[in-house]
Amino acid sequence: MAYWLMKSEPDCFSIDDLASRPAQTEAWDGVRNYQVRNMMRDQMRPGDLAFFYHSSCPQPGIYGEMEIVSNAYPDPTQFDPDHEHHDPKARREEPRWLLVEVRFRRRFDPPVLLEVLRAQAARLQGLRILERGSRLSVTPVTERHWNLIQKLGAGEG
DNA sequence: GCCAACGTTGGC
DNA sequence: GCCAACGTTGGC
Repeated sequence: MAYWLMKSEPDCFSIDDLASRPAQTEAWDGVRNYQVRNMMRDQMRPGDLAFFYHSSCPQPGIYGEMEIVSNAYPDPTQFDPDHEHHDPKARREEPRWLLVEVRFRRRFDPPVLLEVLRAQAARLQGLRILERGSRLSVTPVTERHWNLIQKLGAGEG
C-alpha cells in the first residue's frame, strides 16, 4: 500500500465537498499533467491512502485523509467541449487523461497547515510539498512522513 | 532536438 | 497582484 498527497483548491473542491458527496466518494478529475497521470496509472492502487491538501487559499495545508477506491481510468471531462478541462486533442480511442476515485476517511481538526509542515522541515526532509518549486498536484508520501503527519494532526507534534 | 516564448501553479 | 519555478508548445 502506498501513501499520497493530493492538492485541490477548496474554492473548486474541498474536503467538505468530498465528505458531503453520496457515499463520500468522488472522481478526482481534471489532472492535466503527464507525471501525475503516469503516477496514477502505474503506481496508485485501490486501498492506498492520501492526504487532502488545500492549495491557493488563505490557510494552505492538509485538511484530512481519503482512500483511493479505483484504479485509473479515462477522465470523461477531457471529451466534453463545454467542460473547463476539455482537451481538444484527446480522442476516445486514445484517451490522454486519467482519473481515480477517492473516498473520504476523516478530517484533521485542526488541519496540519503548511506552516506547521515547514516548522517540521528537518523531520520531513524529502516531502515533496516542501521542496522548492514543487507544483505537482499529486505526490508520493513515505510511510515515515505519513505517520509523522498523522501525529501532527493529532496534536502530538 | 533545441530553446525561447508562453501559460500555469501556488505561496506570499 | 507579484513573481519564481516549472511544464508545454511550436518554429526552426
